[in-house]
Amino acid sequence: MKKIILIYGASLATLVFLLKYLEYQFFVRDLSLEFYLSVVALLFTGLGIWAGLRLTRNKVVMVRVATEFKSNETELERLGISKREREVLELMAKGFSNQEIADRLFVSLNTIKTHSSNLFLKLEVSRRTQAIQKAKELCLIP
Amino acid sequence: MKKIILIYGASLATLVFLLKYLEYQFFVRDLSLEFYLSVVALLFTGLGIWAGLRLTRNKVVMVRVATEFKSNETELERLGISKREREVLELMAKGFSNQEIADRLFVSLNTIKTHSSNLFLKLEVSRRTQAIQKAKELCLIP
DNA sequence: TTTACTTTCACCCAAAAGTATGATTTGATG
DNA sequence: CATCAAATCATACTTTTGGGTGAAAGTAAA
Repeated sequence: MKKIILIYGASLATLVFLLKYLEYQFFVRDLSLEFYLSVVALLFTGLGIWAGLRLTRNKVVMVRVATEFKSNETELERLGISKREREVLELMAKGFSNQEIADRLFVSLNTIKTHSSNLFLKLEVSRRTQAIQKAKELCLIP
Repeated sequence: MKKIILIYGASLATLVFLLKYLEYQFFVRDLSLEFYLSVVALLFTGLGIWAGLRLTRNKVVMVRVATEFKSNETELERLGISKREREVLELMAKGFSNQEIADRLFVSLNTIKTHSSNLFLKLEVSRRTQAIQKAKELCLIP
């Protein structure tokens, strides 16, 4: 920051000196005010852009990339997991109880139990926490 | 891009017009060349910075953050979660049952139940699946 | 020492989860 | 049409989990 300010000061000083020099040394009096202004405007626009980039160059923006989830169809098929079972799995992973899942899918609690039991068999696990883990590893769910 | 160029043109024209207007209307002839240049330099530096930022604003650099897990001590302390509770939480997240956790930590099943109950209270959840989720969100566990 | 916190454990009860088996319906496929 | 897989539900039973209460032992701080 200090460096940038110094550079700016130096630039301005040099420029003014240069113009004065030209003016007095070579009697270049026919250069209009507009010309001077244009030159200065251009130069300092360039400097401004440079400074702007300089100031923000190292700003690495931390973005939680949505990692646009690509469901692993292959694995789902290989394990023989049906659409409905996958739905149940997803709600399970969101922390819902079997009853809540049943309510959301408009089916009975027993149905969800059946689905989850089948899921555990196919995933070769015995608890829902393990099922969630394994499913995430295999990219079956986000 | 076109818009930016237009804005630049308009700015320069307006400025020149303004200066001319001042100069001729109020005979403010004692304003030095240096003053004009300074004003112009400042203005166009600002414009330059603005343009520079404008041009690079949407450039989001994609960085695969190594996510080398940094346990969130602050949050652990804020929630009042003890060392032992965190251990239980971690094993829970690995899919172990309370009994398995008890065996691993060489304590009784009841102890684990107490720990997990306290955990649920502190994490404001009611099921272990939710606890795992929340703990991962808060970076309490990997 | 008193206080507060952690860790440990017990008991009881209720709710949730998981297992096993069997049955019905439906849609797709050969 | 017969068959098969998927989806649904039930009943019964066991295990796991969660909630509430209480309490003992150890540690660290006030």
